[in-house]
Amino acid sequence: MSSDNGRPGRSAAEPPEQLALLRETVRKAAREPKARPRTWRGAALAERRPVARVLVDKGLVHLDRYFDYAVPAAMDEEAQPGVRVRVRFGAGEREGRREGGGLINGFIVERVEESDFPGALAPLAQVLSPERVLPPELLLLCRAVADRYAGSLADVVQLAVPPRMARAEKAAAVPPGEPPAVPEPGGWSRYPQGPAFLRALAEGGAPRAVWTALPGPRWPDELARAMTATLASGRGALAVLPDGRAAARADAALTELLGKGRHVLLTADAGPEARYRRWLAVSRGSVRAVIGTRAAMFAPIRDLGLAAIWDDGESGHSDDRAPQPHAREVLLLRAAHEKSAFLLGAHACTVEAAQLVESGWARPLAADRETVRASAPRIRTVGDGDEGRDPAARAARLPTLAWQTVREALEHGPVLVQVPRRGYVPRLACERCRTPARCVQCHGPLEAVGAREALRCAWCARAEDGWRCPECGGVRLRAQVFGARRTAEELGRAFPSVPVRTSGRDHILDSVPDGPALVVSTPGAEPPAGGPGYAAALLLDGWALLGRPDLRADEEALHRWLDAAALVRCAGEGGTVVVVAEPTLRPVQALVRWDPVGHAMRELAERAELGFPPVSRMAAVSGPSEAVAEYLAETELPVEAEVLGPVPLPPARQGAAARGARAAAGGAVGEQRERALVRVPPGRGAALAAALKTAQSRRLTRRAGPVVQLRVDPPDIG
DNA sequence: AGCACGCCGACT
DNA sequence: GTCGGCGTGCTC
Repeated sequence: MSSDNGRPGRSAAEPPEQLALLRETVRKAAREPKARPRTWRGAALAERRPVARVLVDKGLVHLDRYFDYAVPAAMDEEAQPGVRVRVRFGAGEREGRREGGGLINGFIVERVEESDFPGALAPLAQVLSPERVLPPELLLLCRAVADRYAGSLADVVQLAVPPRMARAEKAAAVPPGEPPAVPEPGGWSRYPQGPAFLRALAEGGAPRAVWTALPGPRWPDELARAMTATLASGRGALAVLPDGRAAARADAALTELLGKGRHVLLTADAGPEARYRRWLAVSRGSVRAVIGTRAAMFAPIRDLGLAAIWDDGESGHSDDRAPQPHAREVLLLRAAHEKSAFLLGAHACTVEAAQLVESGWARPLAADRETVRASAPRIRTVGDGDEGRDPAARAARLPTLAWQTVREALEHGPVLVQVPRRGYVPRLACERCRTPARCVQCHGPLEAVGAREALRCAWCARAEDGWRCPECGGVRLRAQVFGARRTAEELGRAFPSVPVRTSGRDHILDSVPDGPALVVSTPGAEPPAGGPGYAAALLLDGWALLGRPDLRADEEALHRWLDAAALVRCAGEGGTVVVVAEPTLRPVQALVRWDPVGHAMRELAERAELGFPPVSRMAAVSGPSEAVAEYLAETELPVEAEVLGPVPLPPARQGAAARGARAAAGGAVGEQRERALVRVPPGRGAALAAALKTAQSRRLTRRAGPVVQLRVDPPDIG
């Protein structure tokens, strides 16, 4: 039969009945030779459902669909939906014989009776393992995540299914144990709605809550209790934490409640084989509870009862591989699909969390004001210009109040000193009054070029010579935020009898003992203190956190401060926090009142007014200038969509991912790259993602010029 | 991305 | 006549 090349013409002029006839002919012709292919190279095919629908493991957006393969009889039994297979892909066909075409991996998603493909089907080359690692529910979740992020299914599946480690598959599957008993509320009784929330979980309900955790070290235990209550209902539970340390804490708390062997910890530092073994235990239904970092968000827990996330404002929750899904968004999708409960807990509150409450999707789970006040440390602010008068304080670059607080607190326990990470330095500021230095022409931030103090506007590139502070007339600029080590040295000199320890990117301390010590840490690396917690915390260089030209600067500063302050003992036990930042600023006031939710709600209202995410949804399109322009011209965006820019991307903002993409696309190194933002109103996010993906797919198919990078929910919108 | 097919210019 | 240029489109 030579009818295979007779594809239906897509002429709108053809009368409908003729078109229908044509279609029918094609379908019939197509069906006959291939629908139930008897043999392939003489091998018998499976009796029933001889067609395997396969997701090929290639991330290319334009291949984002399934391909049908014939199932040889010998593979019939193992070739079940969800298994990994190898197939020949990309080969041409000559006189019925396949040639060339590499073997690539894929997953069977479905077994069917017939194929729509108007051609002969190639047979599956091999079933790699009978393990059904991509079951239907997981596939559906991956599909939803790919759609949400304008990414390809294969990319998401790669995040969701760990690579195969043959040895790990040898262990036998064991049935799960009996559900545990319903736990006592423990620390949840400090929240008016806490016990009821646990009860709902234990009774098989699906409550959804945004939990503002009280300061102090009890949150891992509370998280573990929520999971245990869910397990008691006979369902599974999942908790995703921003890093290995936090996951280890939650893991310890759950082990305390459940004993060993009833849950698994899925983190990167277990190593690939152990990780796959644990993942398999979950996939096989032997284990019903999972604690882990972001990759665990896809853990194929059977009958999920609770999807929980801790501290969604931490950057660790965004995956850095395409399409960069955020754990909070994935768990939201999961909770909706799998009709499970949802718990988002943190000391701080992101605007996204506030939106969940505001929209009524989730209920707030917070303690009342008195309880908050009784659990929080005392917060004191000190303006940044207020340099210490004592020589000792000056030596440590500390305001007097800060210095005194440290000195007194050191008599009762350890003191935490939070310093911003190097590289967090936003822009130059007046040395005297800390007013940010701006371009007189366009008000862009000034930056230093080269070692010799030459100044330039980061926006319009105008050179600035002879800068003078518009507020105080100062002529000297300050840029350097002192890093953890330098601060530690200076504090060591100011408090010679006290041990100084540092915790930061490369050397993160797990915890510190209860006893006088200075602990200098960068945000996110603060070790909890033993006993009742730190006697005091010093939050330095607030201006650096707040001055960042980022939509989230305020939210993030408050987040950093609350996380550190939550490690300090309560005011009743003398716990004090000194924040060095302008006291009238909103995040500073929110810290003083310990009101993260109020801050996030106000921020949310503002975003709504300005049409910023998460109230609207945004996506970034970046790439070489012409590519971005062409792409935008070709894309049929939803009518409500609004395109901002494109604007040139400064080299510093281009990032490793873009550099990699550029290398792959063969782009020149010095090439000007641009970025446009596309914004749609609430409810049109799916339409935007679909439009972006369709256009990307078309472009790649046609191979029309250099590729653009798409990023839904870009993290750094200034 | 590969890789095959296809339709126009210099060659044994 | 035929080999082969790489433009165009598909991969079950």
